[in-house]
Amino acid sequence: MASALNETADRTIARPSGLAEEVYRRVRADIMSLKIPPDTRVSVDSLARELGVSQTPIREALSMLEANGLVSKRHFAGYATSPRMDRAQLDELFEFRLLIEPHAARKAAEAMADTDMRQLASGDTAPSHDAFADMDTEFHRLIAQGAGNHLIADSLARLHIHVHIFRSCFRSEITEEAVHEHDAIIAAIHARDGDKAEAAMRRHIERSYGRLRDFIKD
Amino acid sequence: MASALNETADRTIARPSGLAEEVYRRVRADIMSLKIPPDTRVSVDSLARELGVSQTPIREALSMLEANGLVSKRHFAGYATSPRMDRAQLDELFEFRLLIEPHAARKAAEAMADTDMRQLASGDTAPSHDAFADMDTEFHRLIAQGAGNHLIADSLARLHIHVHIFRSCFRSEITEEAVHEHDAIIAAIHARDGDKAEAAMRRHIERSYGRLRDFIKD
DNA sequence: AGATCAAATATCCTATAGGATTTTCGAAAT
DNA sequence: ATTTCGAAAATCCTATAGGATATTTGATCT
Repeated sequence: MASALNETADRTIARPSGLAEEVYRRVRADIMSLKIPPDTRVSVDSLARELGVSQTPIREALSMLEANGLVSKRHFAGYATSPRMDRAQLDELFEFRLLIEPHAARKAAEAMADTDMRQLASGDTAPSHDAFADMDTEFHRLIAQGAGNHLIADSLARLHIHVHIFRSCFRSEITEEAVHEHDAIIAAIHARDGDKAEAAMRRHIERSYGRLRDFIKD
Repeated sequence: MASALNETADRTIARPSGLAEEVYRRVRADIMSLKIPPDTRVSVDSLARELGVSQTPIREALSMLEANGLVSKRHFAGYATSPRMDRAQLDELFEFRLLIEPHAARKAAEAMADTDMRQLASGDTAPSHDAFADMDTEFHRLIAQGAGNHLIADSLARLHIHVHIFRSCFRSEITEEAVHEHDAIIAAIHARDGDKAEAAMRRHIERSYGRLRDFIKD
């Protein structure tokens, strides 16, 4: 029975970090891919049977997801994925991004490591939706990491998960604009031009906000 | 002594929200009061016996604390409180605060509710260390809340916990300066002067950073 | 005295069982 | 047809037991 468990044996890191962590990643991936849609109940028992583990690691993983705002718990009523962002939440999220990411882009332009720089430039234009979403996530993650501040990187990673979910809900199209805006940011960082990188990132986020805002009416 | 702990007992919602939440608040309070010092092992079994509950809610609470950066887990080695901040982490934290809090102060000056405004003005000068720490936390929390952005409020609340712990480690003195800086911010917000509130908050954080930085040599 | 190795201890991790509560489904009454 | 009430089902919450692992302690050897 133990041999049947390692469904992720090849991907699992060498030092196993516990079942709870594994469950956490798995459920988070399911939420991000909309396999578990927003505002949907998540049963501890069902997950335990589906993943073939006990309830304890499921419960730990859900507690971590709750702390990250991906699910919410009601006493004696179980867990449920957070409902899709409404207009007010979208506004708050982009207000926050506008505070952080332009600054991160500036610092990245000034101090980003060369290895990360090369990785940033290797971003290919992605044809499919999923590939574009992954590329976009990786793009912003690299810049946040380049800023050299773990708090910034962690905060943005957490926010981008919600942006990803929101965009997936509306099957947002791949716009040429976004790719061009990314290119402008990459060019500014490559040129080590902090002012230009900050301005390009600010413009990118504002345009991105305008594109996403249209999907919401309430 | 248990009765002295429920600082929010009268504010707590009538419907009990589960043992895990209760354990979470309790352990977080113990960490913030240095009853559990930084870099100290936290035994699930001991906590279960001490609090008189089973291991499951303890485990859930520790998972949430881990997601908030207050404890860390090593596989098969148990939980431990995070080590005290070093110089690099302090720098990162205040860089982050400088990005967020001045903006929050500006928005609070422009749009804070009158009820919150009155509560902000009622801050008394606190004689003891603990009372000052609580007042400081409440001061910044009210401003973050006044900005009307939950993400800002939550992020700052999380950061202020670490500031609180760091300051408690060094029994930092109560400075007249900090009180005066607070008063300047309050005055600016009262006058609905966004520019002045932002500048006053920025100066307060920079001075606060200077006061705390001296305690660290490495 | 200091270092090395092995046994014992403490702890974590997982699994299962029982009690408590919410939700849901169906029937009856208005 | 809609609403209300009650019982069944599903689910969560808590507690306890057993296997696995890291840490510690003590004795032995150099």
